[in-house]
Amino acid sequence: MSPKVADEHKEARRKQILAAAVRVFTRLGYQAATMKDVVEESGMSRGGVYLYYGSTERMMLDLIGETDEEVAGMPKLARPDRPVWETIEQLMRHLAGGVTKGAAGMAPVFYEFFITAWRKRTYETLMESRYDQNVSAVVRLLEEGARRGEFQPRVSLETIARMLFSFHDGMQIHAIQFGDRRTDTRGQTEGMLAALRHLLGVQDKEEQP
Amino acid sequence: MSPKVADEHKEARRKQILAAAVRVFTRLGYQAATMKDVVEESGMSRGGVYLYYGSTERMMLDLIGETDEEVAGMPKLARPDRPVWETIEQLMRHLAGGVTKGAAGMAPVFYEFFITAWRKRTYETLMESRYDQNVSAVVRLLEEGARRGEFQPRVSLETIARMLFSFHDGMQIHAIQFGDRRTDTRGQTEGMLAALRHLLGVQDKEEQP
DNA sequence: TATAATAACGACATCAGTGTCGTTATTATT
DNA sequence: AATAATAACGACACTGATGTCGTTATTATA
Repeated sequence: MSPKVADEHKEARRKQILAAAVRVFTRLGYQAATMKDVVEESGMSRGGVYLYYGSTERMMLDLIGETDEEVAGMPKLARPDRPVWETIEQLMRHLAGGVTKGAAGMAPVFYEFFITAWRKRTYETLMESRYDQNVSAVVRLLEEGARRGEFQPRVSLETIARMLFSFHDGMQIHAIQFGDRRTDTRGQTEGMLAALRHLLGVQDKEEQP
Repeated sequence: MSPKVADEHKEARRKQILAAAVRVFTRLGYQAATMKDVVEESGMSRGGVYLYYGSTERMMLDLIGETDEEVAGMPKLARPDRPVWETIEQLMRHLAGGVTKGAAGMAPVFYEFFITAWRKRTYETLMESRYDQNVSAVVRLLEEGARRGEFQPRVSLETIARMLFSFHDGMQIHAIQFGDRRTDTRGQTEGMLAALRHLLGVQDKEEQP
């Protein structure tokens, strides 16, 4: 009576397969990637891989789960000693900067997956709750600013949060498709910050002459 | 010596196949759609369809060409007797309204195609020039407003045009994924109009009390 | 070191989609 | 009506991916 390997080793195998999957996905995209591709990339055997994952879809779900965990650690961004507006500026510029790196990475794969997942109606609630969570995370940040008296918003904070995501995702997709240069990610980001500043009614202490 | 059918009839066949392709694409998406599906949907034979189209990709390109022709007729929107800002408002609201209808239509299919086309590097210049054309069309509209003295823009008109597209495409994708309701298309559109009004520095004649 | 348990392997049968091509049906001309 | 030209058909061979399963290799325990 002896289970052959420790759970750690099984977990390591799982990671190994997921790493191969990431390489395949970034090279071929989600839909075009096959089990065969992942098997060959992983260096394992067909049967070995199937022991852990029965489809590329399952791999993708696990990869999404991983990034979600990373994102979950984001709300602690708002430092109590600095203005909320500053946090927003940093957040926007950080997200815009990540586009370039993401173009060669998993970002387009995620977009591709989400658009095809939408069609199959599966994960409908998963996707919706992800959206809701992201929106309300930003709303909470904005509310903090309003509570501190930094903002005197002209439109609903929820609307502003949604606009932020619409803009960001759209720009990211354009950056992926047409390149960072052509899309002028920096310029757009600064423009959007100016727009947000107005919509939020940021009360600027220093810049009132 | 006699060509069997007139060119009109061949064109009719072509339309028939494309119509079937649209139904298949909207049902299954671009990547999942196969020649087999289109053949069965069209009511024609395998060989018959292959006589006109050798791949779903070719069908897709023709469909894109058709919609491009429709879009080409859009720049004449700016009426000389009305303020440019009014045109922009109408345009934005019109685009936002089209999302609902588009959710069940070809819009997600186009997005899916573009993201997979990007990966294959083919059509790179096609896609880029489409983007450039759309941007410069809006820029021309905005320049007309500036020339008339309606606007006193705070940021470059090109940046504003790009922001407009980023926002629109992002919101459209969200609307497709999460539904019109949850995304609050109307609210976001009004919010974006307020933001644009500020960025453009719209000189409001009536509303200055 | 023996062995029980199971992780890992890889060949195999299967299936769905593809592109072709010899045959048949259709239609403008003579 | 005859026929030449070709549009349309659909069966066929082919390809590439899938999921399974009997076999082999590996390792924790006794």
